[in-house]
Amino acid sequence: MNNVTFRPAVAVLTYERVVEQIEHAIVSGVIRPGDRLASERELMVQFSVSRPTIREALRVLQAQGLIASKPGGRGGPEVLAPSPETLARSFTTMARVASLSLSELVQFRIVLESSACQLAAALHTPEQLSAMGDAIGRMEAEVANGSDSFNRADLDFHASIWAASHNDLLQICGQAVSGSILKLMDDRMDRATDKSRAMQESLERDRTIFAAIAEGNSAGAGDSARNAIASYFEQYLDEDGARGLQALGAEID
Amino acid sequence: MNNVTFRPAVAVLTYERVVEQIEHAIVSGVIRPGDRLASERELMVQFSVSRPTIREALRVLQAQGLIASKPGGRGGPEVLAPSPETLARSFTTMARVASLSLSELVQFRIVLESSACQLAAALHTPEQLSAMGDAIGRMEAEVANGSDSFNRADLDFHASIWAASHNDLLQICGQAVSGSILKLMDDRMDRATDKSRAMQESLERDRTIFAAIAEGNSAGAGDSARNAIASYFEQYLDEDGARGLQALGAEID
DNA sequence: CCTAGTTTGCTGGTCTGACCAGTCATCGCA
DNA sequence: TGCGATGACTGGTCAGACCAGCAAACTAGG
Repeated sequence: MNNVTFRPAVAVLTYERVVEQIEHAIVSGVIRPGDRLASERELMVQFSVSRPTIREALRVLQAQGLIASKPGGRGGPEVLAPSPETLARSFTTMARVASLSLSELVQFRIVLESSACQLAAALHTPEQLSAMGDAIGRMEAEVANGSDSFNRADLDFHASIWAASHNDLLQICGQAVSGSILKLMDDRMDRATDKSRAMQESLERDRTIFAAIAEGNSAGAGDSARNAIASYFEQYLDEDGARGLQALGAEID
Repeated sequence: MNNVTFRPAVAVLTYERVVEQIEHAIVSGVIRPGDRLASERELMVQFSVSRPTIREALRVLQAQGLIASKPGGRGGPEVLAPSPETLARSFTTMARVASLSLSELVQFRIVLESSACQLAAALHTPEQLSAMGDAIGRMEAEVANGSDSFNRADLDFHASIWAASHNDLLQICGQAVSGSILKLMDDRMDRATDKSRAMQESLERDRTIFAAIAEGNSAGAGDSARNAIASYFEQYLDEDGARGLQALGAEID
């Protein structure tokens, strides 16, 4: 047998060719975030295709989060900076349409977030540490005022941990999966939960994580994060998910 | 301050409305995978919009992996079963566009793969365990025959670990990041490396991981995986990356 | 001279109507 | 009964047109 491998003889759509070329120009760095592509009318000349074809290609790139189009005088298609948003969308869509269970998402989040805490404990800058402290302070101040502003401060705290991990990939994926979990939880959130008690518990857990990070205790920060997330989502897990969490080092009742 | 929150006054695009409606019909289960949507010409009547608008909407849904269109007599847009492919795609795109450093990718891979090993140790089925054993056996047999078939067996071994983790999300992201790392390594791989020694070392590390998984030792499997990946990529890391790996629990010289 | 309002030329968003190239069910012929 | 021609679909592509909005350039008034 020779080593020749035949490529699938898939029909080559015109708009796909356009997508490929622009996509390649973006990922290879020829055009960078913030740059503007030529206008649709100009692109249709450059690619020698009609405007609907150009537009379909731009729609695909837009759905991938690579570009955004603005009308007006200095408008046009613009290359976007990478953002976790489209990744989060994929997570959510995938989870909703069927295959991912909440357990899987929670496992994934535990893995990412505990690692981020480990990294943050070792690599944080003074500024990042004080940002975490600020967020904790705001949580303490808002714990009586209602869940909205408290949740914002909570999110800020975790965001500053991601930032202190000095790993963008971890940050992006972590935030994407967190957002996806939030959306799924919205569907089944038990409205009767005692909110003020939940806030107190969140605050307590975050304080523990913060303390470990502040003293540079990587292992401790990772453990605290694991247990915090595990106990937060405990009630939503199926049996296999719980066993998995224990394998990952989280303590479950 | 009252609690009124204003929604961003974003312009409502016609094709977006079409996407929303079809998307909602899919995720809510009104139409299921395998079902066919009406043809473009029929949809344009149902939505009271023109065909280009319908087509742009369908392109977006297609880019999200929700539908696929087929021409011909019994053709038309068809709802697809959920597949990890689009998630993997947006993941790879993100990794590329965000211009991530090799250190970040390696950190991320260590996090995912060690977790997969922990999960695999706890959750593997007998079949999955024997698949790992088979792969190890093939590696031993091929270690003298050259790096190509050896590498294939190596990949098979790791793939069976991902499968045994029982977490599709972990698997998808892990394989995506592994692929990204391979692409980056291709650019800077030192061709002079002693291949047969490298193969011996890989085999040795994989044996250690396999033994820990087989005896259900989650913590041990995770540690072995961390150290295996860390020592494999050690020479390519910058100083910060190495510090991060130590924070994650890997041993580095 | 400076400012405020208007003009003008661009952008993307949408529509109409048309043609092509496949595919598949069906009908009619051998 | 079997099979090939036919026609009614499908999506893919094109051409040309109009609209609404935005921003810079220009102009008239202070």
